[in-house]
Amino acid sequence: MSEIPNEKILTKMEELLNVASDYTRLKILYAIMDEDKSVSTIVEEVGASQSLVSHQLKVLKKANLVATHKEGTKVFYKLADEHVNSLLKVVQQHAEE
Amino acid sequence: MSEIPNEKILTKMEELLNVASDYTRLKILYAIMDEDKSVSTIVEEVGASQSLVSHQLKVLKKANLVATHKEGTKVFYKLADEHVNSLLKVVQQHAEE
DNA sequence: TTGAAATATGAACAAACATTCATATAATAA
DNA sequence: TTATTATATGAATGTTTGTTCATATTTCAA
Repeated sequence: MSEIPNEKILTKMEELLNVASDYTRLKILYAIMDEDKSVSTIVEEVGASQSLVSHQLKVLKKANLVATHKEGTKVFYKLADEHVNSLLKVVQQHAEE
Repeated sequence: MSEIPNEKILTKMEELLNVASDYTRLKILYAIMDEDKSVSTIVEEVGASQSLVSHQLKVLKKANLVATHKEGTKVFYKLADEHVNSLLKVVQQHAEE
């Protein structure tokens, strides 16, 4: 019997799904899935403007989907944990059928 | 090496995530997770207005997350397939930590 | 210190969306 | 038929949000 989760959990789920449910952000997440990358590299691979990528990285960071570290003037982003991976895999599987 | 999926797949992923990323719709999905239920029952359990539930059911239906059948004046909704279940489980797990 | 490269930020705007209210449609019973 | 129950729909609205443009901040080299 799976009951409806409480409000706190549901809100957290809503937030996670919301953050993941954007074309640009999905591309970003895939770009840094295997290795962390600098913003400029992400911009290249995703093919969006520097400003947009930066804005969306901020959204992803605030929601704790990504983590960062600095090297000189560059900032590297990586996936925060394995849950993000699992989520993307499940969704991709669904989309591929 | 997980590459960025092609545009078609990404768009499908975006759609699925978008549809799932709403508080009311999440509640509805959980309400019908174990057994199909009529709209009126869903309205009760979810605690939203009849109109809102109906509107959101339409969104879920259009995105093929739910399926329906009629019995007299009642319309019963159920989850369309197992992917929806898996998605909710992965997201819930993430939210519970 | 000047300049360049990398990243972040704020304002502005159009588009998308969740919700409400009122009403329509469908099915059944009396 | 009329009345009632169940569900769907359309318009209206306030809010959120993705994107762009211009500009600010940071870091380091020359």
